[in-house]
Amino acid sequence: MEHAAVYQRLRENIEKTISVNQEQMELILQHFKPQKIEKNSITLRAGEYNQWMNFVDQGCLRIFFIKDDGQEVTRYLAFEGMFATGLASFITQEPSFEYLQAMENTVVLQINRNDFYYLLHIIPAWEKFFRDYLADAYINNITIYHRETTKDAEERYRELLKKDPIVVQRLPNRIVASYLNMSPETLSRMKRKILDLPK
Amino acid sequence: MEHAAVYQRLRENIEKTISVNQEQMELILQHFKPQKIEKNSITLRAGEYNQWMNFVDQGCLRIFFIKDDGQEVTRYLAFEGMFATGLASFITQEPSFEYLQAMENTVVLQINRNDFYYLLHIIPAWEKFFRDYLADAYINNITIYHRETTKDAEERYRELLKKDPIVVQRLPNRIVASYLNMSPETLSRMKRKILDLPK
DNA sequence: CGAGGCCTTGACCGCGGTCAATGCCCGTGG
DNA sequence: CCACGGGCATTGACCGCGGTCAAGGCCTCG
Repeated sequence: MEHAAVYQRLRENIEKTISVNQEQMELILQHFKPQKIEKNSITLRAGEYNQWMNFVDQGCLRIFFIKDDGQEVTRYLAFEGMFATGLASFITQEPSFEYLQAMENTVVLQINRNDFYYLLHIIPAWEKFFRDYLADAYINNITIYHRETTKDAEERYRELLKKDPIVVQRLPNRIVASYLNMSPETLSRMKRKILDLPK
Repeated sequence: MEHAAVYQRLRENIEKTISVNQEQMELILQHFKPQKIEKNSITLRAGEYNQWMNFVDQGCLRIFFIKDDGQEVTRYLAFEGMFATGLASFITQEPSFEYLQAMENTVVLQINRNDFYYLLHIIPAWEKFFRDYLADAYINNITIYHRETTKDAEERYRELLKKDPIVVQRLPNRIVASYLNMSPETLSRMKRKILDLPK
């Protein structure tokens, strides 16, 4: 089961970060279960207690929250080979303020929170794995915060085109806009501006 | 040395998060050295490689970054009993984009990055300590991000008054403003507005 | 072929930033 | 003890980025 092709990507991801022997790897992998998530369906809603960590094998997940006026803000996009979860609720076990949605027909490997924390106790390297995961999540977050507060709409779009073109290629404009924290209208104007002055 | 009064607060902070025996506690504490930081002096600048984790025993440290136009944005304020460091650079060992400055005459306990990571190897509980620290830092960050993108200037100030009045009490307005990510003029207007309509 | 969703474009507007003037507080030196 | 100066807070006038609203066009899919 854990030798199936669907585990290959996850195995590589783990080996990239920590060293574990064959036995430990099997122990880790056997707690991850494959799961299909249909395009547009939502697997975590604000107010729910998040119990799952997801690893994207195929497809794309997005994490977003909703403002009082109903507007969505996309905080994270996970493509093949990336983890995704409503991390704050996963850690604190308080109700989530974030949503998790599949942007395409998606295949994930899911591990339950209890199993995840159980692994922390019995596999020391897994503690390091989580530590590195948290460190990445922190840095990702502060980078976004830094960008939001220092760059204007045009600069944020240019930066995305350069550093993360896959986002623009695979997702509709309205999602890209919410990821850049601007309205679809503004994104549309930025695109036009950049085509006119390719810089 | 490690029994000195200056270590008491740090000892309590550690014991709140993890269980360690006497020996391990001594081992941890002996890597923290007391240090005075004069009011307004800066101990970490953008571009430098951050080598230190600080624990505030007395006083106040702030972490901020500087926008292209020269404006400061305060990202974190650490009072007595809190840790503070330019965490991104501490983790990645790339040049910091953040500054660290004492807002008052401050006494900290400093641990060198190498010693900190050494402790991770030899004291398993220290790995959990760091994991919890990262988790808190992450949650703090995402909370700020969420607030910045969902609340307007007035709401942010009201929330600070309710949840963190110490910031308003101990720090000058221009710092409070930069912490709330607004100009001093706007903060001044919000204060007036709230005094007129105490809500 | 019709309907609905999305993107684009234009007109308008409001929050909050910028700039400048004024006042206040406080430390320092004559 | 008072005069002066510098830093900070406040206030008013102005403005610009980006959001809102509405209309129009295009694509897809049933």
